[in-house]
Formats: sequence, C-alpha cells, structure tokens
Amino acid sequence: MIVTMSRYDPSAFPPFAVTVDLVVLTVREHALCALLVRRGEPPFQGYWALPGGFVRPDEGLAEAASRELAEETGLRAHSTPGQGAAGAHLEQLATYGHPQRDPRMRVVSVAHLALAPDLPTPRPGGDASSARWAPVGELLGQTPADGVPLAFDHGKILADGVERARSKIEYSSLATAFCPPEFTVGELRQVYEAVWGVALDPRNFHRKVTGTPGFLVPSGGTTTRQGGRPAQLFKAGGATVLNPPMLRPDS
Amino acid sequence: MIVTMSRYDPSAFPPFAVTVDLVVLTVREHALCALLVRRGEPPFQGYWALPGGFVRPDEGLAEAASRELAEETGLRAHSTPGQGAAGAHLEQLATYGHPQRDPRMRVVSVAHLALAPDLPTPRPGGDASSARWAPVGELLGQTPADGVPLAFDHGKILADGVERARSKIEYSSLATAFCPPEFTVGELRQVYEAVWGVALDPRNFHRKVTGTPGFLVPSGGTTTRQGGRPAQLFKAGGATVLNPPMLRPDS
DNA sequence: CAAATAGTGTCTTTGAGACAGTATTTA
DNA sequence: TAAATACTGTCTCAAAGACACTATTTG
Repeated sequence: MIVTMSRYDPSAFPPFAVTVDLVVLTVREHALCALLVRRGEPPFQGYWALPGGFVRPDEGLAEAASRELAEETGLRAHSTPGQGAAGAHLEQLATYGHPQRDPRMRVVSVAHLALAPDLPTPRPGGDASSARWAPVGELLGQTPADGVPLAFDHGKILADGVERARSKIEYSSLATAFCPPEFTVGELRQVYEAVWGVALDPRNFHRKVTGTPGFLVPSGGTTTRQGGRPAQLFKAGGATVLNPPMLRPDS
Repeated sequence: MIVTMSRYDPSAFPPFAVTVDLVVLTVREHALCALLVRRGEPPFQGYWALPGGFVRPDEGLAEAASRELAEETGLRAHSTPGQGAAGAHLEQLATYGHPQRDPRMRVVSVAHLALAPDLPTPRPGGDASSARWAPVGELLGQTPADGVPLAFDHGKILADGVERARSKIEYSSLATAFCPPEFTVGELRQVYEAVWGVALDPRNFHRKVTGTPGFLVPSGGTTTRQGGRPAQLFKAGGATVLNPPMLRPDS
C-alpha cells in the first residue's frame, strides 16, 4: 500500500483507519476497576479488550468517544468534574499508532480516559459477547498470575490511563468523578486509597480536603451509610485545580 | 464519502489522513518562542503554521514526528531530558480531529511537543517558503495587536503545547531541555522566567535547584558568560521527576 | 571604584504527618 | 456496653518566601 503523495496534497494521502478506545475506570469494593469487553472475532478472538470503535466520517474524536461510552455503559460524558449521576468525566488520553498494532491494517487509535462512579452491572453494547469490570491490579503485572494479556496494545493503553488517573487526582478535583453526586469525606478518601493503592490517615485527610478551597461544598444532609457517627454529605465544589495539591505518599 | 462498515471489519473503514504537527519551543532573548513555517499554497496560503506533514504508511507516530523535526530544524529527538547538543526533547501532545479542521478533507493530526536549546537560525525544510521563531506571547492573544491567526487550528495546538511545557517544568527536569549541555543556575533560572513569564528570586531559586536531588550535576567548570562572579557549570542530572517540585508563583 | 552576577545564611510562615482526644452512631 | 466512623486539636518538621550579607568578576 504505497501511495504517491506530495507533502501538501491531501488528495493523495496514505489511508489510515482511525478508532477511539476507552479506558473506563471506576472504584468498586475498594479497588480500581477497568471496563473490558470480550472480543467475539479474530484477531485476538476470546481475549479481553478495551471498548472502542471506528470514528465516523462526520464526527469529532471526543464525540466518537462519548458515543462509544454511551453504547457500552449508558453514561453521558462531560469534561468538567462533579456532575455525578449518570455522567462520567471524559478526556483524551493519548494516541497509539504503531504500524503493526493491528495485524489487519494500519489503525491509529485515539484513546480516551473515562472516570465514572460505581455502576450497577456492565451492559455489553454492540456485538461484544460480554463485558466485565476487572481490578486493574490484576491486569497490570502486579499480579501476573491472572495473566491473560489484553488484545492489541490495550495493556499499554490501560497502564497509561491508570497512570493518568493516579497523577491527576493529585492536583485536580477529579477524584469526585468516582463518587455519586453526594458523598462523605470518608467515601472520597476510599477513592484516593483505591486509586493510589495506599492507606491514608483519615484525620489528616479530612482536615486537608475540607480546607482546600472550592474542593467540597456541604450539601446540608448527613448519612450513616458508612456506619458510625453520621457524616456530613458534600458535593463537588467549583474548583478544578487543587491548590495546594493532594500529596501521594512515598513518591 | 459515506462508507458502509461493520464495527469489527477494518477492511471497510472510513478513510482518514493522519498527520503530525509540531510545537517546537525554545528560549531566545528571554522569551519563549515557537517555530513557525509560512504556507506556500492554499488553504491558508501565506499564513504562518506549525511544521508538520503526513505520517507515512510504515512509520510510527513518534517516528514521523522525529523525522519532521529533523527536516525542519536538523535536531535529533529523544524522549529523555538532558542530552542537549543537537538533541531535542520530543513527546506526544494531543490529537486534533475536528471533522472540518482541514477544509479539503478529513485529517487527524497527532500533535507533538519538542523542546530545544536556542538554535542558530531556522532552517526552512521541505517546501515551506520560510520559517521563523515567534515569541509565543505575541501569538496567544496576550498581544492581540500582532493578530494574524495561525492556519487551521494551530493556534489552539500551540496554546496546548505551551500550557504543557509550562506545567511540566514544575514537576520534571524538562527545563534543562531548553539549555545547552552545560549551563549555569542563572541560565536555568532565565528559562523558568521566560517560560512562566514571571521573575524569580535568584537566591531562593539557587538554593532550590541545587538542593533538589538528581536535578543538577556539577560539571566541574565555571563560566563568566553571564558577567559578574564566575558561575559553576552544571549538566542535567539523572532525575526526571522533581521532588519536591518547582513552584510557579501566584497560581 | 561601581555594578553585576554568584552564592550563603537566617527568619517567618505555611502546611504535611503523627497522633491524642472527643462526638455520635450501630450492634 | 464495645466498636466503628466522624471530626478537632496539637505538636514537630520540612520547605517556601523574603531578604541581609558576602564573594568575585568586568568596566
């Protein structure tokens, strides 16, 4: 497939397929989990893969990612944090275009990262034969026992997405994207603990997040769904950048 | 150009052109500057644009960006900081794929960010009729008087690249990519001041960078090229992540 | 000499981490 | 009652910002 082309003549261009792949993350049962779908046909038939699909001729990249997300999960996407409910945070992650990443032809994939609160049960969309939430710890070589790798270069894409999420909750309010519309400080702390895989001091965490301007806004109510003394309920505040940032231990 | 396709059949895919565009930044005369080339043909004939070109059928995205960088500047790219000399830092920035971003056809551009030390004079590559280093302050609406916008969506791409550079020198050693192989603490401070557009206290800056483990390594020599008392020369150290980070004033 | 840049020291304030202690619920 | 979670306060240490001071060059 050699195509003669001049540098400024797009009518003679080498043809590529462009897809979007999604790293959809949530926190369930104190673990960071990613949405996977099982491939129904070759290549990599029977392997688990990230959800995704072709970008249509007349839609933008974010639009395609948003459409795929809705097809796979029913979530509506937005790029500002704090909506909760049936919404997920969605942002572009990176683009993967190794010439042989798809054995059939040249495919460039624009990966996106979606962060969502815990959802009922995965809803397989399109023609994927099934879908599941997989703890990322079991997928990223930390537990190589479970070891069937993901299809294509999706293991690398997932690792990049997880790393992006881990670093972004340090200096942004994105951790609230993993929470329902109203949540307690303890629930937010469990998000940080699950995403970072560390234990945080509940007392210092409380002082920190309630003292960071614009991070949390009291919603007025309280809840005892975590047991113990009733906890104040909060909504995400208007701040998107945290100043000072949350500090990840060790690193 | 409507193409019938099934979700998993890439032999019936909607055709896209894929390009790489480069945000090449350097610091000259105390100002952050970007490399621009003038377009020789429509659309946007006579406008300034970011350098870039088509990805070839058998090359990867980083490979294409590296090739374009060499064609436009003669720089060899690497993705680890501190090489200096004829090398530039190169990393993927983001991908831009609005359906109408190129009036001729559907083009998806994978933008890359390159950081280079001050270079002799721009070397127009390919068939660009000329090239220049433009101070980014004059391009980003901060001085709207100079006001001819860039071609396509390159103004947005440039803004995203500058923002990436500004934030990345906070927590990484990337500022050394703007320096020659050996440099003084004062020269490194001028890089931070030019990229951030602020004045920093030379004494606190000196204490900070020399106290951050792995950031700088004394090379043994001294220089008086900045005037005044001879200054120690340093090379970039092995650290890529700065802990604690450099703090940008105000923000 | 003055002026410029390099480098050190010192004080104050902010904030992170450790952790004691109190408050309010459920079992 | 014990146990769990929510929250407040206090101490210590690290580091950022302000800035006085000394060191070594050029003009």
